[in-house]
Amino acid sequence: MSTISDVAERAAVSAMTVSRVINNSGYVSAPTRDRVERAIEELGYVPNALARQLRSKRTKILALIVSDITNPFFTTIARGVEDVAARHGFSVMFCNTDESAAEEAQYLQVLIERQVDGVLLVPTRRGGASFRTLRAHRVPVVVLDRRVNDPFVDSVRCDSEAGAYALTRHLISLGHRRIAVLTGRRTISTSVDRVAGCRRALQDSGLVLPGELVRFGGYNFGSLNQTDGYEMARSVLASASPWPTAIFAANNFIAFGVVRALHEAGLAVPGDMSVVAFDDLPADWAMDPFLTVAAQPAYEIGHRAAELLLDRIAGDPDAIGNAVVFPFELIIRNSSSAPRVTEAARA
Amino acid sequence: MSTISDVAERAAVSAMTVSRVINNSGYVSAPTRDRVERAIEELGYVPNALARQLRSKRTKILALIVSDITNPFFTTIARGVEDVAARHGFSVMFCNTDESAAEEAQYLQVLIERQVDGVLLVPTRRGGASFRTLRAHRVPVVVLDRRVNDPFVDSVRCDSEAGAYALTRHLISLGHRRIAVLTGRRTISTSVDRVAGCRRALQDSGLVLPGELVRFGGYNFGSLNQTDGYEMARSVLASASPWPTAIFAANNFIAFGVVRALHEAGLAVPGDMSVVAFDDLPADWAMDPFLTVAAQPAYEIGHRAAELLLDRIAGDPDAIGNAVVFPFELIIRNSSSAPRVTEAARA
DNA sequence: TTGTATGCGTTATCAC
DNA sequence: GTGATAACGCATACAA
Repeated sequence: MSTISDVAERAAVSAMTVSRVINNSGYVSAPTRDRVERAIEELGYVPNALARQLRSKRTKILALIVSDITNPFFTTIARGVEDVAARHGFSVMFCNTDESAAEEAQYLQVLIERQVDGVLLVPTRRGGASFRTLRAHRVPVVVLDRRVNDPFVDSVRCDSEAGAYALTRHLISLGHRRIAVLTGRRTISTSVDRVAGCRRALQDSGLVLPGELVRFGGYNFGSLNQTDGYEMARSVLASASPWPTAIFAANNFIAFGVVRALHEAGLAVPGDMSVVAFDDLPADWAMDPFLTVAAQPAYEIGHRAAELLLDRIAGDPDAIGNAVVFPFELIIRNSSSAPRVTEAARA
Repeated sequence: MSTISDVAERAAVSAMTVSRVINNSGYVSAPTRDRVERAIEELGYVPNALARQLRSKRTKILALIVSDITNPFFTTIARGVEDVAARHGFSVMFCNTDESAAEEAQYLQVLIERQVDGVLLVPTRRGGASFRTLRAHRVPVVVLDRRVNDPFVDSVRCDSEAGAYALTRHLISLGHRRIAVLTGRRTISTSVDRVAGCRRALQDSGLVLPGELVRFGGYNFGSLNQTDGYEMARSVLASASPWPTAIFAANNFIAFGVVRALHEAGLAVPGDMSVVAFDDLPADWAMDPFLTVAAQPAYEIGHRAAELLLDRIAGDPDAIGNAVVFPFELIIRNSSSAPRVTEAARA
């Protein structure tokens, strides 16, 4: 309501001096500073960030664009981002695309208009328009969670392929030979990489991943309608012959659905069917049995990505991209065990 | 990068005319409009929202402040808010307090500096400082999820007391007489109201809620460390005598912990112990057994609150507060059944 | 140590 | 229909 001029008038100084007090910049004598601070207090003056931003050409706003704001994986990332941002005086705008490229483009447009200083993006596409747009407007970007084609873009993610490989090795070491793999959309690198990891692990043991045991989720991977895992598991039970002895779920939501479908079918986990999954999040801990997982350091991913973005904002906009790949953590719990020896397996 | 003047120059018109084209305000001849649009296209011009906001004194930004951004209840609310906001050209800043009044105050300060047009708040306190601050700066606010003392504040929430009452009635009708109630912090209205609802239901049936069967969660209700439900359930099993035959969990996270603690203790749900809970969210659906709940319309709460806030922004800032109380939905599933008749119960 | 002039990019107002 | 001017609130550059 009151402006810097009001404060200046009341303290009998110039607006510039008030600005110096507020920003702790330049020299201000102690008595003057006192008078100004008193005036600020009395008027309840709050600086107008808009004017400041217009002048300084920096908004101290970061945007975080994810594909599903209701997924704890992404909100945990958000916490990591938030903590780093706050420490540097930045605010975060949190946006949700639902895996829609149109939504993503729409958000970018708004964010560029709003002059955000940088963008953290879980991209719906592997390359192209979004990055061109951002570069055209000189908005630094860090890609989260997924691989992209652009070598100039910074990125922070977890090693999906290696995580899937390790989980699958674990199953194989327990004696599993037929493993179903339920994953997300084909357009998303994590979906594809996790299948690739499973396949490589099987091949390294002289096994194969037959097409009938692989399912790519539909549009709803990571979206509100989290029934894909359930549907895919039912689909496998309905059509695969013989049944697999274990199921690999490519993320937490899929795992939820799988466990639910197995319960419904009267199959015990891990007695009748082992289950392993990516992600390890609070909600998972309510599951019975407690899942064997490849855990991703979500908080750290957000944390590191925000640091990278702030560095980029402060530093060279044209430097080569920095690709950070975090290790997963293999956590073996109660959802995986040796397969029951069936007629089919003996054959 | 390029400004309205650049566009004006290229189109050989004044900046004002460009402004008219952008905003569809005032009269512009078709040929002029064409030239301007071409220039905009050629330059890749994007209007600077900051300048616009400074001039118009409206940012078209809403803030949504919740106590735990990782809780799907709140992110589902966020979706409701987001959808309404986007439809009206507003952006949303999503903030997380972790139930800390200091964080809340800190955010409000920043948001006021950033001139947000309105605030949606899940308050950490029942009244006081936050509302005074917002009113002093004429920032409209709508309170979410919780009751507050201030009659001038708009609010949107679900009927916690009635929901708890209904769930407890359900348990009583099944034959339960001893019911443990595990809830959140005492300072939060939903925690208290849910206990009150349970107590009233018991009293209406001539029963009591003994102190030894009530647990108030610690600081971490709705925070990252979601072990409170687990700890509280273990505490009840360790000290209550005789055991309750049912447990009421005041939110989804508490329910997770309860089910886990019961599994660990080798107790079957609902065979040995019935469980009912507030909230019904995607992650819950992975639970076994599928929970009996009082479901809150989280999306609708966010949706309605955002509408209310936009109305308030457009309308009378001093009108009396509007308190919207949504009904819960009682969903009876598999986690509740008649209690096993024990020695204690027969006594 | 403090003040003045100027401009950030846009739009309201009034004039033509 | 279109344009000139001023102003939003602040900070940069320079002067005193």
